[in-house]
Amino acid sequence: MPKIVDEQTREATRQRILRVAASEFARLGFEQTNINLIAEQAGIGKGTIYLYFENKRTLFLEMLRFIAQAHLREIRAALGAGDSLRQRLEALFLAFVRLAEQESDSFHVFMSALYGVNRIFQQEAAALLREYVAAIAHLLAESRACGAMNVSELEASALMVLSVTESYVLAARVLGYPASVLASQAGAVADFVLHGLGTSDSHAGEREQGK
Amino acid sequence: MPKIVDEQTREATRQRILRVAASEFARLGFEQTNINLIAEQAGIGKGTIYLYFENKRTLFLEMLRFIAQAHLREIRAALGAGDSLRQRLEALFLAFVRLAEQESDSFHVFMSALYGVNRIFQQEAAALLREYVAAIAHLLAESRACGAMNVSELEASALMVLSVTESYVLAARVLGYPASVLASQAGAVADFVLHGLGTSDSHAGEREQGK
Amino acid sequence: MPKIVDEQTREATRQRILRVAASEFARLGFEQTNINLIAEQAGIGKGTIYLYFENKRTLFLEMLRFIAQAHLREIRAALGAGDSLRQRLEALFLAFVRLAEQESDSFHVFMSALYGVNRIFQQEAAALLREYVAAIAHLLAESRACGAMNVSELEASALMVLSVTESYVLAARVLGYPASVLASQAGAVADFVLHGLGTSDSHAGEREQGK
Amino acid sequence: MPKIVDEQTREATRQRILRVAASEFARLGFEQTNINLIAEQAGIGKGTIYLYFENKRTLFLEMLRFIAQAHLREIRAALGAGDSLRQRLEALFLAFVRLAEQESDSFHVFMSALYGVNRIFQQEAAALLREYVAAIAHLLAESRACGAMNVSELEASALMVLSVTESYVLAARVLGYPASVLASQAGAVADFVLHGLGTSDSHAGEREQGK
DNA sequence: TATGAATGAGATTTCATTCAT
DNA sequence: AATGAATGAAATCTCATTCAT
Repeated sequence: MPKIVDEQTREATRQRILRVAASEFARLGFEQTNINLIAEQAGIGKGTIYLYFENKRTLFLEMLRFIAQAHLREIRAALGAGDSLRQRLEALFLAFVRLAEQESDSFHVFMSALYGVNRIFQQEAAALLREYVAAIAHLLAESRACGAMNVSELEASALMVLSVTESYVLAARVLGYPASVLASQAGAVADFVLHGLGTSDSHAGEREQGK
Repeated sequence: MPKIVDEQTREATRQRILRVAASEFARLGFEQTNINLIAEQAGIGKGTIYLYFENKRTLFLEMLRFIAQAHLREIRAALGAGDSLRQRLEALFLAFVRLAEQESDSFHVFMSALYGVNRIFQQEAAALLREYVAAIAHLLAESRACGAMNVSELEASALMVLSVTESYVLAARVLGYPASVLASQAGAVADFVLHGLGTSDSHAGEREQGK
Repeated sequence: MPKIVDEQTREATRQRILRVAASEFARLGFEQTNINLIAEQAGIGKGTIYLYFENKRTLFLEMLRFIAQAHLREIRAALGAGDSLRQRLEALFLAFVRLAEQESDSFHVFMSALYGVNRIFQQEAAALLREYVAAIAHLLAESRACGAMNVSELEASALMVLSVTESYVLAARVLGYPASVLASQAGAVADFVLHGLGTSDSHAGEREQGK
Repeated sequence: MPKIVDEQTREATRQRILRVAASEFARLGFEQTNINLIAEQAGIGKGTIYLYFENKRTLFLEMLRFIAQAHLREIRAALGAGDSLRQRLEALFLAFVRLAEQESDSFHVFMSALYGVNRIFQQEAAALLREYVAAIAHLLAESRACGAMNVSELEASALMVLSVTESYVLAARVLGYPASVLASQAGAVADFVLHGLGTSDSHAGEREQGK
């Protein structure tokens, strides 16, 4: 079936474009990024890119979704990793540290979209943020300590957790903290969150660390 | 005899340009913002803007400092406002809510600079961030509960506090939380922080609120 | 399949741009010449010109080389034309008269580059001047009368010959001499040079003219 | 009489502007020269320059006349210096060498005007050229050897002399000849001219040099 | 007379997008 | 489907000149 081969080639080209685009958009920002250069680096013709993406804006948007899916996969893996809430919070924090370190391009793009000026981009980024929050809220809901919360309290708590993990990591990096130092703070951040949430689990967590 | 130009007139023009620039840069981003339009809206000629600012980049940078000073003043006022640590944390949170609501332009510009791609802008924004952190660290240091912390623990704690206040507010706004809802969460956030920091002050704080 | 563009079409466009550029640069000088107008007159889009030439400066430089080659071809043809030294000097002079008359654009451009302020242009023009001098020096060296000269004397002589031909023609034209009058002076100039060089050929030359 | 003092001050300012202008126009060309910078260097206000010269073009023109007068004074002095025709031709050549060396700014400006694209400037420069030619023609007419020439022959001869002196010097300098080498060629050039003109004076000239 | 702040026309160059092949 | 030559809109910044003081 030649159709499938073609389809595979097509998808491979699409992914190649998206990966190059992510790197370029992260490096230069939306405006300064040159579509023609993306085509060149992806090994295709200038015009070909328009057979895959309607225009520059659409390319950016789809690239945003592309990296968002990858991030979300990591976050979910981290949240499902350990046994205790504390372990999962640590894993979440460390996932952000790793992403900020190794996928800083993607992070740049994401933050630029989230707090940048283009409303379309912002909405897309906000959708991803919502999924983050939902995943964390789900985690908290499972934990017996938060059982009494109503939905909006739960969401607010999840957002606080996200702030003290993701935003903390990003801000720390902008301020020049090396990844190694950040990684060593995972326990402290987890404790901060657990105490902040007022869960009994927190003390167990501290005991686990031998404090 | 040279034309004696009022120093006040000059400063007034400068401020007018900065204010228009802040609004335009926030609305359109650095690249899309048109210098000519800024001049027009400021009621001056196209070339006149270059008598006040060397070029577009410099204008952006000075505008960034301009709004940074204004923000910092508010933050410092909030941090010096109440009696207890809890009151001050609430005031800090509410200050961010107010800024995000009423000066959302400035916030946009600041976040774009902080997480955008222009290193010069990023450094400038990071410098402001550092001042935020320093101000909060100073507050924590004053509080007896944190007396035992060393400097780097203090800074990390301050950064956590900033994350759960500023970033929380920004993320919440992107997710569509109205300012009124945010404002009502001031107490909860303050508690989260106090518990997280593990201060005895926290219980006093809760009592003050009659819980 | 890529668009197969005729190499001939490309070269034709290139030449069309160069010809229009020569005329415009000659008419208005480097600074006052408008790239947009060149594109328009060449029947292409504004941006297209940059597919052929990197920038305005490069266009000027290549245009300079373009006309330089054409001039040099004519000069060499003139110097290889007649039998006697005298005939060749006359042919040289007449070639300059013709060039100054029919290709005054090119001459303007060349002189502006030679005595203008742009060092890059000056160097390029000087390189052409050097080729002129070399061609004349070669002619003199072949003539038995100059056999005794050393290299630097030969070059100095060649430069004198060039001065009394090219510069004479240019100065005369600036002073308003019509081409016809100039043409009638070819013999006198040739004699001036021959006598000046002190060649025995000179008298033969005069005899040929029946003096 | 305060009027005279004012008049002197005014003239001094005028000359200062002209001198600065000559240097700037020579260095940068007409278009690239910045009037405001000239004012600054002349120690006056931007607007003041317009009290002395109508506009940039007029300033250039008057500057051209200013340096032309200076050159012409030197040329005339050279032509009236020695006893024999040969000595005067040598003096003329050496005057050009000195001017090209020490007043290369002025020469640049003059040549740019003469062969540049601005007709107004060209006419002014041509007028000076005409005065050069007239001065040389006068010299030749005085010499008994040229007594038989008619006016147009005389002018053509003068133009040839000018070409082999002035243009020779300029071309030589563009080609990189140092002034010292040029100066040493004065005798050879004078001989070239004398032989070229076919004057009996030439042999006397050579004898004078002890050849 | 002298000043210099203010003005705005003007031109090069970039790059997303089109479309003939 | 793929290509890349061609297009032209758009924007920063300079600087000659004006004019209020």
